Amino acid sequence: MVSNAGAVTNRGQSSDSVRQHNLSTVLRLVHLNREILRSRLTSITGLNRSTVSALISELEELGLVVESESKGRSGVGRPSLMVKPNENVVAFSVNPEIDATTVSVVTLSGQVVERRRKLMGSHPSPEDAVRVSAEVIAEMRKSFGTQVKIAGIGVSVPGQVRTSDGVIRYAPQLGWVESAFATSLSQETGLDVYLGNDASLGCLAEARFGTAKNVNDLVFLFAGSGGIGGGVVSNGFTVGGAAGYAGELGHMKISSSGRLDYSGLPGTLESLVRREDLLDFFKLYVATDEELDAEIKSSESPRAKRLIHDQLDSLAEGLSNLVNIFNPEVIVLAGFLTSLFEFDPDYLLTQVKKGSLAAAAERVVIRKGALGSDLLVLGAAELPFDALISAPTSFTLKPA
Amino acid sequence: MVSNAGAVTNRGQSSDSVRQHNLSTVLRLVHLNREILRSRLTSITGLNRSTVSALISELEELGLVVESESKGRSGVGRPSLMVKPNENVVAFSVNPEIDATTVSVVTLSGQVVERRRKLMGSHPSPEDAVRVSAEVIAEMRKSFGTQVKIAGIGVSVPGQVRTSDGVIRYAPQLGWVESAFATSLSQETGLDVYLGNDASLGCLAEARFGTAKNVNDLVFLFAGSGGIGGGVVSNGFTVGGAAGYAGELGHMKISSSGRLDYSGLPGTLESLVRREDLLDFFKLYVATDEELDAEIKSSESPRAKRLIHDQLDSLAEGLSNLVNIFNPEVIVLAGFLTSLFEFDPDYLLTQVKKGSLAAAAERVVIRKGALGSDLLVLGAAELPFDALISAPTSFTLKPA
DNA sequence: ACCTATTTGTTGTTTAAGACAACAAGTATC
DNA sequence: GATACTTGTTGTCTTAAACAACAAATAGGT
Repeated sequence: MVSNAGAVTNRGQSSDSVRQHNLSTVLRLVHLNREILRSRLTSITGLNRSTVSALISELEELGLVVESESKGRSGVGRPSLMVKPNENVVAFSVNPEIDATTVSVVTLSGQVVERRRKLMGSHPSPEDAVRVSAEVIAEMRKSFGTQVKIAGIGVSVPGQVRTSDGVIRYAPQLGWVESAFATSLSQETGLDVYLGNDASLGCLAEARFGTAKNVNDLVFLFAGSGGIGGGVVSNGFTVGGAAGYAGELGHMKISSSGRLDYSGLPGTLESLVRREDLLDFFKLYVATDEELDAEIKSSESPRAKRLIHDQLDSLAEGLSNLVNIFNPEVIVLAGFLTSLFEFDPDYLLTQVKKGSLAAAAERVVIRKGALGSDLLVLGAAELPFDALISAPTSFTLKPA
Repeated sequence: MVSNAGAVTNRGQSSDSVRQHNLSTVLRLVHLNREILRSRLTSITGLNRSTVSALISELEELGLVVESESKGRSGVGRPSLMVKPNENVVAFSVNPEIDATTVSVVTLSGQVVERRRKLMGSHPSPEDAVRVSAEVIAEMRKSFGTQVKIAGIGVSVPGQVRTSDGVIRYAPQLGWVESAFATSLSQETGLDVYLGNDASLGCLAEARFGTAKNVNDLVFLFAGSGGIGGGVVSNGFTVGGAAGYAGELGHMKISSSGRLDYSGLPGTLESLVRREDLLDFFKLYVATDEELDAEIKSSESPRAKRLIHDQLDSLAEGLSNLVNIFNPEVIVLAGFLTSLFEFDPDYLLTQVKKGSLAAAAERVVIRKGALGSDLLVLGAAELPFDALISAPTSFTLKPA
C-alpha cells in the first residue's frame, strides 16, 4: 500500500536539486555507517561508479569526508577505497538536567570526543543553563585546532519543544516555561542551535546507531527520574506532530486509577510505572540506574517481585496500545525500564501480546537500548548534522 | 527539527528518475486538485514554464490528462490552460461488508460514476465476495466505451491487511482469516488488486479530498457497526507499521473496565464507545447512521444525555491519548462518532484538552468527516491510482 | 477602437549532471 | 607469472531542466 497522503512532495526537481540530493545521500550513508567502501556506496545508491566518484570528490573538497586505503583483504579485484566522515567536523551536544548541564563534542563520524558535566544549583533557570553552556563551549573551542569546523549545537530538552521556533514550551522537571533557549544560546555562541525533545532524540539515536539500526518502524520508551518519554519512527520518519510535541507516550491513559503523573494526568503509564516507587520500596534515596538495576535483579522477596510484576503489567498495557497503534518492528526500552524488562523479559513480551491484536504483535521484539550514556549526546548532535547533511554545499560550518 | 531517521532515502537519483518524479508530481497535483491551471502547476512545483509544458504533453500522450481552455475571467494576461485528469481513466472500488458487497467505478478525476451494491447472505465467504465482485466488474466493463482504461481495483477491508502480499490477515466481523483475496480477485478479473484497511483508507480519503485537505498531521477515527477503526497521517505519510497493521486505534486500552471489545480486549475505546449500546437504549434494532443520529440529536431525557456523555467521556479519553501521541493538527471523526460529537462539540473538545498535555492539545481541532458515503469508495480507489501516479510511464492501464 | 502592460504558452539553445564505455590499477587464484 | 576479476579514472554521450526570445491572449486606459 502506497502511503503518501499527497501533501508533501509537490516540489519538482531540477538538475541542481538532483546533485544536492545525491550529495546528501552519499554523505548520509557515510555518516550513518561511520565508514563505508566506495563500492558499497555505488551498490546502495544505484548510481554509476563514476558519479559516486565525482560526488565523493566534491564532498572531500567541502572538507566533509576523507578517503583512505581500505586495510584487510577484501576479495578478488582492485580494493575499494574507504570513505569516512572528516573527523574535524564536529557538533556540540548540550544536555540540561535538573542539577547539571553536560556539554559534549561529537564528531561527524559519531565519536564523543569530549564531555564535560557542570554541576549547577538545583532548579537552574534557562538563563543559567545558557550561560554555563556558552562558557564551556567557548573553553572547548579554544582548545580546538584551527582545522576544526563546527556544524552547530544540538540540545536535548527534557520537555516539550516547539519545532517552528526552537522555543522550550514547557519542561516540567526544570520548571522552564516558554523559554527562547535556542535564540539565547545562539546569541551567546554565534553558532546555530537546534532543540529536540530528549526522548525523541534518544529514539533517533537508537534508530540510527543503536539497537534499531535500519529499522523503519520503531517505538522507543525512555524512563528517567523525570517520568516517561517516548519517540516513534514510522516509515523511517520520526513522528513529530504538527508543532513538534508528538511522542508523549508516557501520558497515555491506560487505567482508571486516580494516580497522577508528573503532568497531573490520572491513570497514565507514567503514573503507574514509577522509578520512585521502586526506590521507595528498596529504600534507596538517591540512586543511579545501575544501583536500582542491581536491587531489582537481586530481589527475591515475594513483595518485591509483586511490585515489579505490577509495574511490568502496567508497562505491558502501555506497550500493547503502542503495538496496536504503530505495529512496530521493534520496541526499544531505555532508562530504568530496561531493568524491569530484564527482570522477566518473557513475561513482558507475553503480556504485551496478550493485550494487543495478534496480527500487530506477531513479529514485534522488545530490546534494551544499546547506547547507554551516549544516547542523548549522540541524539542531540544529529540535529546540526542533519542540517549539514541535507544541504552539504550551502551549509556554512563555523571555525573553531 | 529534521526528522528523517536515515533509513529511507538511500537511493540516488539519475536524470531518468528526475523525469519520473516530475511526471508523478504533476500528475499527483492534477489528481488531487481535480483540475488545476498550468500556471498554478509551475508555481507550486517551482519548475520552469517550458518544463511543465513538456511534462503535461507527455502525460497527455499517455492518455492521463486533458487540457482545456479555462473559462471565466482569470485576470490580466493570457489565460492559463486548465489541466484535468482524463475521465476515461478509472479504477474499481470494492467494499465488502457483512451483508453486501459494493462495487464502484471512480474516475481519476475523483468522480464516483457508478455504484452497485450486491446483497449477500450473511457471513459471505471471501470466495463469495470475490465471485460477486468479479461478476459485477465484468458486467460494468462490458458497458464501458472502448476508450476507457482501467488502473486496477482497490479493496477496503474491514480488518487487518498484510501489506507485503495483500492477504487479509483477519477480518473479525466477516470471519475471514488469512485469505489471499488480492490474488483471487486478480485472477478472476485480470486486473491489479490493492487492499487496504477500511479506516486507513477513510483517513487517506479525508486527508486528500475531505475535511483534512492539506493537513500533514491528522488522526482519523471511524466507527461503524463493526467497532472502531482508525488511521493516522503523520508528516504527510500514512502510518502503516511494519506489516501494515498500524492504526488499530479502537483497541487502545483506556480504562480498567472489564468490558470487552470485538477483538476480546478489555477496557478499550471500542469496548466503551459502542453503537450497540445506543441502539439498545433507543430501542432501535437495525438502524442507519442517519436514524441513530436523529435519535441522539432529539434526545432530551436525562438518562439519554447521561449515556451519551459517558460515551463522549470515553471518546475524549481515547482522543486525549492520541493527541499526546501524535500532536495532530486535526482530528476527524466519522461514522456514528460524528453524532456523538455534534451532540456536544464543545464538551468533547474540553474533555480532550483536559486529558492531554496543554502543548499537544493547544491548536487541535475536531471535525466531522466530509465525504459521507463516498469515504471508502474514494479511499480504496486511491490505491490503484497511487500506483499509477507514482510510475506514470511504466504503469500499464488495462483496456475495458 | 487602439495601445500598453501583463501573463502565459511555445520554440530553440544552453547547461548541468548522470550514464556509459574504454582503459588503467590493484588483488586473488592457479 | 598469467589470468580473472573488481574498482578507480577519464573522456564522450544523453537526458532533461533552465533560459531567452517571441507569440498569443487578456484587462485597462485613452
